[in-house]
Amino acid sequence: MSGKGNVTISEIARECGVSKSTVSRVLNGKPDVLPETKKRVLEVVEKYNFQPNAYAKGMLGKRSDCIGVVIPHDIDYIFKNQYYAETLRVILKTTRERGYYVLLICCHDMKEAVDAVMQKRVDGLILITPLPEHKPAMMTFLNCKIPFAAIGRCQFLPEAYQVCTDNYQGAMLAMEHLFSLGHRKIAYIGGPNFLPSSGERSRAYLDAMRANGILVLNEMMQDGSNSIESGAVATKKILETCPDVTAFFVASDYMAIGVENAIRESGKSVPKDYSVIGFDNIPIAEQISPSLSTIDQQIEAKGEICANLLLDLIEKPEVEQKRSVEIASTLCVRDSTAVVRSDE
Amino acid sequence: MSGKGNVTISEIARECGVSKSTVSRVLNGKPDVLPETKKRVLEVVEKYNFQPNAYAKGMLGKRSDCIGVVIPHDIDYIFKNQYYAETLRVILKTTRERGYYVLLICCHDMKEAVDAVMQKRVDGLILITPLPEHKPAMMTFLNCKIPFAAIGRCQFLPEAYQVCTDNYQGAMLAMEHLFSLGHRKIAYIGGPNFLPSSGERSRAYLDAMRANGILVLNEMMQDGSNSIESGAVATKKILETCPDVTAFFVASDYMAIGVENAIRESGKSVPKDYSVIGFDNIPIAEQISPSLSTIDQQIEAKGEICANLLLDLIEKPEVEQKRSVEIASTLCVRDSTAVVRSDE
DNA sequence: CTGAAAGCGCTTACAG
DNA sequence: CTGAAAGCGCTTACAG
Repeated sequence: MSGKGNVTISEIARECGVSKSTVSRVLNGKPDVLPETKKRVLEVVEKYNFQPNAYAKGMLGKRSDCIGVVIPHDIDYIFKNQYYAETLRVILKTTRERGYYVLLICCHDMKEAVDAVMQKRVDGLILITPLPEHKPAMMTFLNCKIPFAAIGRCQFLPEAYQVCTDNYQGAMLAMEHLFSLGHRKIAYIGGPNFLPSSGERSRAYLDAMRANGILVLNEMMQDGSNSIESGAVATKKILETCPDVTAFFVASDYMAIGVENAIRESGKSVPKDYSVIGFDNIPIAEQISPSLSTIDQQIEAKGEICANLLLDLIEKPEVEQKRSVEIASTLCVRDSTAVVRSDE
Repeated sequence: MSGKGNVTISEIARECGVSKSTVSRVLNGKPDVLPETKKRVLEVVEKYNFQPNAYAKGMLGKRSDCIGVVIPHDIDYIFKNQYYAETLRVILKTTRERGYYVLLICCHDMKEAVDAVMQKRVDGLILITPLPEHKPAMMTFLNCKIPFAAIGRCQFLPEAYQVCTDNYQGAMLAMEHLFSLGHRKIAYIGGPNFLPSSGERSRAYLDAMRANGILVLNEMMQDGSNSIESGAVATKKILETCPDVTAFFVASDYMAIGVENAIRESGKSVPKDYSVIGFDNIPIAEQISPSLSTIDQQIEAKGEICANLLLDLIEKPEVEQKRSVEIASTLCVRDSTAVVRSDE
């Protein structure tokens, strides 16, 4: 027993006194092998803990049983935001269940993803929140006939398989919730401009305010970068310029944490003085204090659907799949929203 | 131009009118190629965006330029704790800079990691917080001569390369800080038993209390599971049974968030009524309110050192490396600790 | 400076 | 039911 982990099929074959072909058949569960032969081979395979070399398999155009998960954003941004951690978690879970390895690629310009594809390291790709600037890379995947699916809308490439949230509908839900509690002077803190979802959410905010006949002052709308701190900064500005605001609709839970912090630091309280509603429903939303009302964008469902979609694309290329799946968001009411304060 | 991404070295060679050998030489920067030949080859390579098939390379016993990052714990636990996200972030950053792909393996029993090794998918492995139960798998890696390095102490396997925090020293720092603020009745909330670090931290707590001649009641020590919620639950118990406590030393920042929440919900405030100090210094620690004093266990430094160590092990196997690197923790004072309240 | 040939570890027709 | 041979896409001695 060499113990070096470099046992090959030939050595197994020799030790069993059969040919490589036979060992291969046993390994791959092919029919037409004498039960005794099979048993003997399996014993030796077991003995050495033999695993066929993944490269040799890959050479034959077999699947690599490895997919790439690509997050084409700044790595510091990604790992500070629980949204990506959650998405990654469910993708990892789903792909594991179906027997795939995951190559994790966090690369702004997708170069490494393209390389991995050209090098045939992966059977397919999940792209998390791709942006219009990633279209050339995605065209390459199309040309290479590499299956890929995106989490997040890709209006710039309708041919791409995509699983996305209805951000407009979700944002409307948040606004309706606040209106139902009697709020009218509602401030909005938006996400970074480069994310298409930011635009969809702010559009819903404006439409809802307009539909209710409420004037939106410029000062009532601030942009953040999705960090906790940026949420706090935006809140301070709003509190200074529009103290008569009674509620905040915040485009991400992470920023909403900052909003709660800033309100508390200003000596006011949530939800007595100000209601706050976030967007995403990341796990920490229910664990902060007061727990955060938010829009559940079904991170788990999206990740699971997208992962299964990709693996179906890989395993059953002949089966037609839906190009675009849109998931409705739901309202999640916790302790950070309440009936409007009555001091006005 | 086939555009299918399956251009091979033979096709490049044909189009250039040279042999595969020559193309290979150019690709690998070997000497002795006529400059003109080289230029022509490079042009065609460029034209097709050719990348040598990673499997064919792997077949030759070349490095795969891929390492496995293994987190052998429950996947739900992992991704809810920012400690792992942070560690992953810096590993990804470091390995990328040095040109490696990362296979992310979250598997409780390390089975997938062992398989990946036997299949020769990876050049080496980083193990994040391995436990004694993982010793058999680690022995396999040793036998397979797969380089690996751990983040977290492996007392059960001194042969393993490991980069770890001095938990005892860090915990002592926390206790000294609290003592210096006049606290004596200090409660302790520990991490899960299965983590060796939990034991080291609680030992320091007990030693420090004893050294200061303070009696530790059973009720002053509670265990949590490192979740925010478990921190809150433990705090409630302590507040009920030992209201005269003035400070909390909490074995992880995540639990400390729960401690702050529970104190606030009990109508008391941090740090006026109770001081709280955590352990880890994950990014969110400075963003909660009040910002959390904590022990910085140098997550970034550990990750970077471990990743570079592994890559050195892979690239320069002849160079001797230190088996064990121990990183000192530092005290990080923020707003959650203050001079003891004077009501007693 | 360049090419032909062998070989890495598998699987898959093709014979028998 | 089983084996010998070819071939996947590279690199590397070995010739020239």
